[in-house]
Amino acid sequence: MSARDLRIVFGGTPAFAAGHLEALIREGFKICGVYTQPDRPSGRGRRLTASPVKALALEHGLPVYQPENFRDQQDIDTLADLRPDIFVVVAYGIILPQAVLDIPVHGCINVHGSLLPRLRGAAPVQRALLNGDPETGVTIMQMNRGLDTGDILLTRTVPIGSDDTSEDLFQHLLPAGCAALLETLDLIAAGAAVPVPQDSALATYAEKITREESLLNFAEPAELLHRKIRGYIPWPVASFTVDGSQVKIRRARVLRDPVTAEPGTVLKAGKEGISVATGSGILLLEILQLPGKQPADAASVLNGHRDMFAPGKRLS
RNA sequence: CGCGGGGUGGAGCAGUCUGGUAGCUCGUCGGGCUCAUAACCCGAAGGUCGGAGGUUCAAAUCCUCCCUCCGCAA
Repeated sequence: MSARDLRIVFGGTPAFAAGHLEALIREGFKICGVYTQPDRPSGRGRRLTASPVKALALEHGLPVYQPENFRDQQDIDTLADLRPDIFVVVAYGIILPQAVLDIPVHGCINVHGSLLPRLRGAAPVQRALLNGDPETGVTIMQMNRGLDTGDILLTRTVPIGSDDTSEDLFQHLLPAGCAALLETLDLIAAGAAVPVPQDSALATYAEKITREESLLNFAEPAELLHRKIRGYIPWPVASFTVDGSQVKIRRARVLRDPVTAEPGTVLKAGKEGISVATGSGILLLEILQLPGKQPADAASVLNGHRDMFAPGKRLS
């Protein structure tokens, strides 16, 4: 049997998931149904908004299903009626009970953004970057009842660039995830997939990102602050406070110069950036965003707010 | 009808409350100083103040509607 003959049901919600669905469509796979989270009020004005996966599915005329969860037998029956050979799940955000895992002939497989068993959980991509890992990757696994505990079918390693933001990393992970997914589907169709159990002793967890952790503490080392600035893009974006304004940092650089000034002290403010003392090393702020404004480079910000970043000023 | 902050020469801002022919920090162009410069000095160009109505002798400034950008919240 060819992988193209598999009856595939896809489940996913954000852009990363939509990227995988797009690859399946482009490669000519048979998608007989798409599951995604229900439309939620979002954006200014709280308008009901469709997920990227739903938008893509509708573009291609694929049937969309948006149950709140799979607790109702009716929703389980609906899935069963699609007679899926396999359920491909990517960042769906809804827990699948055993009754659902049992429906597809080949079960449910998941594309996870880390090298399992490391970084199981909600935010593997951002956590890998925040941890300072030199590399991460994607894992295709056979889903079971646990949280990202299924047997590993395939992995792909992806390096983390020293200037990568989480946004960049997602972009690098996407093609790797798509390639691994396609390859896995071929293996499954050929009956050649080899499930390898995870070593739970090596498991770590990637907790959900919160807004609170994005508030910077300059007493931390510049290296860590730099990782946070990169890791929290595109959301929630690292920030600090000056003169009662919350300022977001979109790009910065670490200077190796030694510091003696109190953490958070502005050392110098020029065209190249605003240098700030940290617990260890200097952080050069290059692109900032003031409340209500677009992101702007340090030179521009200083043109209109020189006193806000005058040397000696304390940021928190 | 979720909450809030913006749109002023190329950039970032002030001026709006207390209407009266537009200012600051940069950038650009020309000239000067200098071994030299991203530094400094002198000079210049560049704006129908997001748009449309209205009030007024007079509107960036007051009133109404619209467009658009951003943050929170989800």
